[in-house]
This record gives sequence, structure tokens and C-alpha cells, in this order.
Amino acid sequence: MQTHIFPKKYFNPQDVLECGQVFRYRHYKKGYLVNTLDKAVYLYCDSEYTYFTCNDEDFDYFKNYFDLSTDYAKIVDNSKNYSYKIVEKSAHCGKGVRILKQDKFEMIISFIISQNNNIPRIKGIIEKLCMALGKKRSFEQEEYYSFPSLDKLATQTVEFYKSLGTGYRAEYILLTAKRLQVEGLSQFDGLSTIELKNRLLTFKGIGEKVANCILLFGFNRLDSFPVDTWIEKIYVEDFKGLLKDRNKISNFFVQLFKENAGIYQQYLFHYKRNLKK
DNA sequence: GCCCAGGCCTTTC
DNA sequence: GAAAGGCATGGG
Repeated sequence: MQTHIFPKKYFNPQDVLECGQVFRYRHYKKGYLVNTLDKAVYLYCDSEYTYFTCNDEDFDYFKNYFDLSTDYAKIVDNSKNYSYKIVEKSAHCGKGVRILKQDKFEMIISFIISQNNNIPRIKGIIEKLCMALGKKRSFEQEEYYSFPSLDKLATQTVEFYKSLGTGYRAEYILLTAKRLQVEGLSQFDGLSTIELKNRLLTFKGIGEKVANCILLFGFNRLDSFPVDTWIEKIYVEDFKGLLKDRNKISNFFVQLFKENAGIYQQYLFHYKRNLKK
């Protein structure tokens, strides 16, 4: 086991995990146990520092996963240059957020499940999926299940996915897994953000919003700006926007925030959701 | 019972 | 191309 130490200011476990980008985490000891693919990491903090502990062979994976080479201080500081007050407020409120570099396939399936659904339910469905089809693993004394392989997902039935509570999304999951099994994941290599989005949109069950989430969280395309019901509320209430079309609202924000649009999106989303609690 | 949740697809105009 | 309706499920 190795432990990495990082200043907490721009790497806060609660901010990172509870901003809707990741679904496989739970409270554990002094912090959280986070799972991705077949791996596990223990993430916790004190008043000054954030620590993550994992198996030695996974150490480089998680250094990349937590995006530790990006300077978020600069991005938070830049938030003061926008005329909308909520930008600076939300960035400072959620400055511990980082955009995780998560697995592409896991993100595709997870965000198909996410549509018209709430975060606690999404977490529950993915947990059930992993328990049903993943491999049992352990981290320290704690048991967890890996995210199922593509082949495993592609050989299930629609009824199986319905039994997890996915509802009408069951067909989308199965069709997507089957297509990816045939076509392979390498079809996503070497594409520009626009090309990649258009490719994702050809999958049944992936629309604009889900595609943008996959681009942002699975492909680290920070010039993506997902617009869901929360962002739409922010757009109307805090930006006094008049556009109705979510695609146009997304374009408005990308033009405003440019290459770091996705990071500001997370600050805003995190801020608005935490107000409601 | 109602409304809502990190929406998308199909049909219709 | 825009607008409307349908869709599964569970929490509040």
C-alpha cells in the first residue's frame, strides 16, 4: 500500500465525489472507498491535506485518475473575470472539485443509466450491476465488486437489466454493449471532440447531455458542457438566459468558458445542488 | 395521489 | 427543424 498526500484546498474528497461525476463510492473509515473498473482507493482528508491509499500497482493509475497535474488554482482564480457573480461564488465554494479521468466504457454505461434519473438511484443501480456481474474483490478488509466487462454486459438480456430497476433504459444498455462488443472501443481513438460526440450520438440512448458527460468524464474533453435540469435552472435563474434549447444553452456556456467549460460546469452544478440540501 | 430526477426517442406538424 | 407525448422507477 502506498499513500499520496496532496494539499486539500484544490482536492477535497467530498467536492470531488459529490458533484455527480462519479457513482461508485461509499463512506469508509475516515473518508470514502472509491471504485473504478476492478480497482479500489481509500480517499480521506484532515483539515490541511487529502490522502489517497491504494495498492502499489495501482498508484500511477490513481495519480492520473485524480488529475493531479492540472493546476486548478489558476482556474478558480480566473473565475473572478466573469460578470456573472455566481461563477466566482461557485468556483470558490467548490474549489476542491477536480475532473476525474474515468474509464470510457464505465462512463458510457453509467451515463446511459443516468438519464432522467436521480443520483441516489443511479448509484444503487450501478452497485447492483456490479454485484450481479462483477468480480468480488477486497481492499483491506472491505469487499467490493468490479465493474463488469464488456463481454459480460453484452451477453445479458433486456429482462436482466430491467430487474436492476433501469426501466426503459434496459434496451439502451444492452444494445450499446452489443454494438461495442462488435465494433470495439478503439473506434473512439484519435477523434476530435466534435467527431467523438457525433460518434457517441449514433448509439441509441445517448443524446446530447449524456454524450457531453461521457466526453467530459470519460475522455477528459474539458470543452464539453452538459446541460441537465440543474444547469437549466442555473441558466434561467442566475444567468437570466432566454434560450430554451439545451443544445444552444450548452453552446452559450462553451463560448463563455472556452477550453475549461467542463470544469466551470462542475462548479456550478455542485453549487446549485448543495444549495438545495 | 402528485412532481421530480445529470433525457432520449418517436411521431407529428 | 421545432414541439409534444411516452417512457420506468423510486424518493420526497
